[in-house]
Amino acid sequence: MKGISIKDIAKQAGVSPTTVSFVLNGKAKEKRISEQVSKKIQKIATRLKYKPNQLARGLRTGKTKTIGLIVEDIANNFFATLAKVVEDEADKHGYKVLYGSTEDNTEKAKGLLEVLKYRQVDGYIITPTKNLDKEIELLQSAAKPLVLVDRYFPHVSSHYVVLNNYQGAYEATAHLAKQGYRKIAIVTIASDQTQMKERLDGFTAALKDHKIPFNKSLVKRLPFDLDRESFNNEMKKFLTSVKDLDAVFFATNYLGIAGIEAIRSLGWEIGKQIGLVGFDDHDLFRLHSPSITCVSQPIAAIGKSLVDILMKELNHAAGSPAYPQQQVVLEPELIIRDSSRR
Amino acid sequence: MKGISIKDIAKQAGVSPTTVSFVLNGKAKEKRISEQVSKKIQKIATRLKYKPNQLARGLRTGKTKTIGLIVEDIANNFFATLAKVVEDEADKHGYKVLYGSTEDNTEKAKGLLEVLKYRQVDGYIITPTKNLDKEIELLQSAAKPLVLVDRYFPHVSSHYVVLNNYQGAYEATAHLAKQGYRKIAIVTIASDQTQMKERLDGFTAALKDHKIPFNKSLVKRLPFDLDRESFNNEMKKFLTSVKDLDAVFFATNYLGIAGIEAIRSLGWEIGKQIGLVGFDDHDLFRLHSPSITCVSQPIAAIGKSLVDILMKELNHAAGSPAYPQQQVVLEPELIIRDSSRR
DNA sequence: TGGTGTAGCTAAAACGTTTTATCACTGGCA
DNA sequence: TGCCAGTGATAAAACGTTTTAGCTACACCA
Repeated sequence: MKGISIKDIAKQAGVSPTTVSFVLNGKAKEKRISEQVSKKIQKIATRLKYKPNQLARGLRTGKTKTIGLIVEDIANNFFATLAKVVEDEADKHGYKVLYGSTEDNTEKAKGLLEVLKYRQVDGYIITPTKNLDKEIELLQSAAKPLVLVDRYFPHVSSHYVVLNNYQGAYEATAHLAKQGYRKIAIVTIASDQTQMKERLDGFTAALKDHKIPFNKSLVKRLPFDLDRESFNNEMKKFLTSVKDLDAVFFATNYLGIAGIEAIRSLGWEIGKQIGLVGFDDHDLFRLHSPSITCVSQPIAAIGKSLVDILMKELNHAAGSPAYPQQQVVLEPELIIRDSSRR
Repeated sequence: MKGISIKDIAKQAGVSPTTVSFVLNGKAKEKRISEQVSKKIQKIATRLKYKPNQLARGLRTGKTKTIGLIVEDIANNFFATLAKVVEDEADKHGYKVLYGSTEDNTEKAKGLLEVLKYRQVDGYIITPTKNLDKEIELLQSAAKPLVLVDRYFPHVSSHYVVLNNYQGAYEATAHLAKQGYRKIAIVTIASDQTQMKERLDGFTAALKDHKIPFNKSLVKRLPFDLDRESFNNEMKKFLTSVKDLDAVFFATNYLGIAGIEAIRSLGWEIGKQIGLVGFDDHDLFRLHSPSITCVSQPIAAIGKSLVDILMKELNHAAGSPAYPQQQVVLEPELIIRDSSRR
């Protein structure tokens, strides 16, 4: 049950494997193979449905036509949708995707990078975890093409594609302020990574611009790895601890979902007693009663941009002048729904 | 920036690559390599952080330690969650996952199989599309380990892991009947594949057992590839066409979501005017108002079972007696919520 | 002395490509 | 005749492993 190899074709055509390789790689002209032989080889190849063994090719050329996609959690709607886009876009260029989830755990991320490395992926799309900067720099100094997504390291020069998180959080908060909410809290993840920092910054800036006093008690930072019940408990504890709280901004989709549950189990009426804005769109936000206002990311554009940059980097000849680091910041869209309308 | 190869170790240890290979593959004893040399090689290997080049190894052994995962749509919550489980389980055995989405399109599925094949994946987990039986049989006759998931081909003997779809649909429908609903419709996908057929059969059987008259007008079969708006329109057209309709069973998660939208845009009150049961659990179903009753699949168990079977098949020595085809049917859980309580 | 057994290691082939270097031939030209 | 250039192809090395077949040295035995 072996596959067809270049040798089989060579034998049938009565030529050497070299010639077959040249023809099949479109180097017939360049290598001065006659039209006649060329045609014959093509014909036999299609007849036998020849497909090059990617392992062998990869071993020889160092190119596997595979990219590694490292996300936070493939089961999360945002990352799953992103993975779909990346898969489709990569496919257009003949690349396949090996993926892995970090669970926001640096050790897991390192493990993933390791295994992707010795599987010789050609390039990486990475949602980095907290302390992954060293590894990223290592990859870079090894001239491995990579693009970061969702977050980046300010002190590391690299390609990245992220949301304008500051703007997203700012708009969300400003919107709440304009609706007349005065005591607005944020629930976020205890993380110093850019995406979270910017969301927090956008939040505080909007408060300031709308002359709403800010204090630490309005910020709740939860660890990433809580289970649903703990999220719920922590949320409830926090929400009831803030005096006169009238609106909350949840800085990630899963926090929003957990938050909705918590608020409801407190018996508070969303949109009436308490305003609410989430992050990332979700079927739940759209169809919840009341529907949930959210900051929506342009996932398709993010995915396209990621693959686009990676492909440019991959096709970038070794000698030519360096392809400048692309720092793409895409704009969010605030989708206003009932949870924040007064 | 080359990686460390077996030759580097050999040079440093002053032995041949062969010896290094033997030691690193745990064949030191068997191949009578002295304790001394063995230890030395081990030491150097860990010091240099040697990781075998999987391409070269794969080329030589024919094993890539990679499995191909073909799902219907990685962006769909059910498949994304499944992918996560598969990824985790495969990782435990040192396998990585190459994935692809079929969009329920046979041509796309064939394409995926093709590319996975010439990337030499060791085994496949496949959510088959309609006419994929020939390809499945081809893979089988090529002795490629594979497990089908979510659906199977009754006329093809293969491993598979599926839900007891009949039971799920039966329970859902029976539950509606017991709640006093009399005119119960089903919205399903126009597909003759097992999972849909069984859901439909379970539905009709439950009606029969509860002495509810069945007729064709209670069944709506929609094409898979509609966009949201078309789903919505088709749903509305159907729902309003059935006289005295008082409950609907949606046979997939996305149909359920679209159905909720449609019903709401008709202004009908879910749980009051119309009973509703969905398929697969989802944050939306849990948190919707009213909450949505659904048939929930044991995704973790499905994923574990898939990888388990595949690994057994992979580790199954060529000569030994055939590993019997595993046909795993897991039981659903009916999660009763407010959308179906009278 | 020669033969046999075995412990300990290695040379070389193989996997299927790509690519470099080279070869054989033809015709033109001096 | 001898030399050169161009044409059309190929042999062989290389990528990094695994694995088969065998080699060397020594001990033991008769």
